[in-house]
Amino acid sequence: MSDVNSECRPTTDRMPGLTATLVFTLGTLGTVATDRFTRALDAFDLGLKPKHVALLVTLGAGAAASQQELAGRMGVAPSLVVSLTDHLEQLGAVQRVRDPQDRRRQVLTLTTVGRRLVERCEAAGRALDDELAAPLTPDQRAALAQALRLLADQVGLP
Amino acid sequence: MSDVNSECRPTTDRMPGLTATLVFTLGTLGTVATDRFTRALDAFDLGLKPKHVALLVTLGAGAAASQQELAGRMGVAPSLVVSLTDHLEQLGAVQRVRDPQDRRRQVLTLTTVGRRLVERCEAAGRALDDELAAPLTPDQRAALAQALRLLADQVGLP
DNA sequence: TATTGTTATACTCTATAACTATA
DNA sequence: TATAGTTATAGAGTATAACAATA
Repeated sequence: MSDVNSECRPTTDRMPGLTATLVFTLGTLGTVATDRFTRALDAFDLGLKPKHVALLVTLGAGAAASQQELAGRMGVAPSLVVSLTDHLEQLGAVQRVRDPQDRRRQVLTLTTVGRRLVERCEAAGRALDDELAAPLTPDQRAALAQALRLLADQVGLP
Repeated sequence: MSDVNSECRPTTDRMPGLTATLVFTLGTLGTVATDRFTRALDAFDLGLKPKHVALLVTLGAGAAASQQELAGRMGVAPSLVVSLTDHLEQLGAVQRVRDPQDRRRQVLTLTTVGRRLVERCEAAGRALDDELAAPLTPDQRAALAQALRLLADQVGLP
């Protein structure tokens, strides 16, 4: 059993400490990931932010949903769903349809334009993945993806 | 009436798409992780945010550094390092010492109090890890930790 | 003149609270 | 009266730009 990388340390003895922690490393890598994803979205020049994409993905993950339900699933305020939806509706990516059973509800649906948009984001994401996962072996990358998915499922993420 | 938008199919067919992507999953899990870490820090009641801890960790990772160097390593504005350092200095966790060679530079050093503080954060982090990694086997957890460390190293994170 | 740290200001993101229309 | 969505307002977090001290 070869020890995991315990060489190549700086001369100053540093304890692994927080950097060996999942929460800390996930947090820091997470901001790097969303920063890069944000820049990729900027290149689309559609005024999209990661939260817009998160809404599309959340919408695509389940059945069509009201804005309140979306807010609940995404863990954001209902007022934020309003502005995100405003923008996405302007782009033609989602549609607001009044629920005839309860005319207070706006049921959101993903349009063909929206699905194509998600596919563009997906392609951009795969390109970013290849940069990011460059130092990983295929096996390591697969194990990482599997573990992340398990964590995401556990915390109720799409 | 026949608004032919293309929801001939129910949108219940799953979209592995972006959710199978590292950037997207890292991003969403990253916000969950920092949210939880933020709440753990709140319990300390010291007014600490994850960025304060990131500064301590960055400082502990290398030799003592000037505020500009810290800003560079952390990828934040120098003015942010000022306010973070102000707070950490008030807590006695770091010390500002003028560099005699270049009296413009404020060299920051981690104090014993600061090191103890990092240890408390580390303990909190390990507790959060156990919750988060609950659905993972020990092997999966180790593989995840190793892969995340490789990614963190690649992007220059502590 | 250029650079370090600081201060002042502005911007982005998001939440809370007030409002409207339906129920 | 209570709830879905909207609008208005406020707060947190961070960056940019102006400023002071030192090089």
